[in-house]
Amino acid sequence: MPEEPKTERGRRTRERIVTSAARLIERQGVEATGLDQVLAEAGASKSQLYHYFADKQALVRAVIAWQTASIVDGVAEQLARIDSWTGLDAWFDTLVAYQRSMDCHIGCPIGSLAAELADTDETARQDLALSFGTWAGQLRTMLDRLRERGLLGPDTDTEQSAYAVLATIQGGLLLAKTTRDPERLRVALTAAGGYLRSLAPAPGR
Amino acid sequence: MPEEPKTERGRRTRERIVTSAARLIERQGVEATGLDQVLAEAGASKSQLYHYFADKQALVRAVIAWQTASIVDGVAEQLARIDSWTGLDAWFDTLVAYQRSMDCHIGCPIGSLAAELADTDETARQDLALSFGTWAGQLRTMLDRLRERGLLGPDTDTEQSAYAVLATIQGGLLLAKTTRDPERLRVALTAAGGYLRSLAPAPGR
DNA sequence: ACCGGATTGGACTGATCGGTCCAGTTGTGT
DNA sequence: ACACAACTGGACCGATCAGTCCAATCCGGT
Repeated sequence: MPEEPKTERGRRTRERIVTSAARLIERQGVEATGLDQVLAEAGASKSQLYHYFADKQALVRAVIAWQTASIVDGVAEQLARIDSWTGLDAWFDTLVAYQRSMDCHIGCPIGSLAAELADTDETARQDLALSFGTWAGQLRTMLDRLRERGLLGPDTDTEQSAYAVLATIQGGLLLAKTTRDPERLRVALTAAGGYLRSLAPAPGR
Repeated sequence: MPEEPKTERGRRTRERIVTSAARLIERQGVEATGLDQVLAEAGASKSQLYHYFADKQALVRAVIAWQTASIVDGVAEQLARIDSWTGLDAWFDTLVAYQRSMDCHIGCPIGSLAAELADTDETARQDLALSFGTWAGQLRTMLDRLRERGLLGPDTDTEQSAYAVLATIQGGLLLAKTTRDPERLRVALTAAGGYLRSLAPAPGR
């Protein structure tokens, strides 16, 4: 029953619904966001929604995919340029600056979705696990680059380090969002940077 | 209008409602948990709920207080015993083991509540910020002890380090819950431990 | 026994939820 | 111009939500 748009017009309608839902959900959460509210924001009607999505869960999955694409793509671009400690620190700074500019609202949309859905929507959980996986993968390729340049020890497990950094980012975002203090994120990221530097090659400096 | 129990019987009823709500909320989230569901689980009636709580938000605040007390108290007991790296590692191990025993469900109730409520319920956000604050404070006193014993450099900012460790714990729990893999938490905690060790006193060992 | 406040049961309400349905419009290929 | 599929508007439905209300019950003090 759920079909995907076959016209340019339909494609735009579908996208309007998804982006509206994404914007509302990242501010209110999935459960607190009503479909009528989404449709009002998107300027669409019930029949349009159910023309493209089987039910609310399908819309949520589309939102997850949209957020994953927009975030992971944006991060990938910045990670690709990092090949030094100062480059890494600069990226961390942009993350902190962005949160400060948002007054520490929202944090990471994927993290928020994961916290809300992991225990209640199994398919959403799998999607989100995949999102984290690709994000960690991109961090890993960046760490591999640092290792090649001799900034990390040759026996460094970049896969594990990538997940450790990702965890610290997510936790820092959560603390910043809860305390409304971007400093909490900055401290967490500084620690992540310090940890990575402690993996430098020679034990004797 | 909202009154607190003046009888032993009332006190037990109130507590039954709070604990039932806490158990349901940590599994489903606040928005997805209906009051009728809470009352069914607690074996209580509507009038009993509204006899002790002004509205749902008041109940949620009570749940936050209850979770804060039970978690922070439990953690404090274990943190008080840590005075070495092996002690710290042992605590980390118990965290990982507990998550594994729960099949990585729930994670940290306070973290989940924070993720859901920080942007929608201002008073709840402040309560949760306070919870994180006291938790971080306990971590800080433990780090102070390590610093006194000479395991951390004398110029270590234990306050900041405490928040960094807390962030890593929260992020690790989120990743573990999302991927259903306790290894994600273990990796994060190992990194946190590595970071702290990198703050050891003398640069030349 | 009895009084008064504390406590309890559960029917009820209006609003809102996700989801269904169908008649109408739009756009495109011929 | 015609046909047909794609798309759209919005009334409507049953379920469920938080919250209200009142009569009944419990129980310690006297």
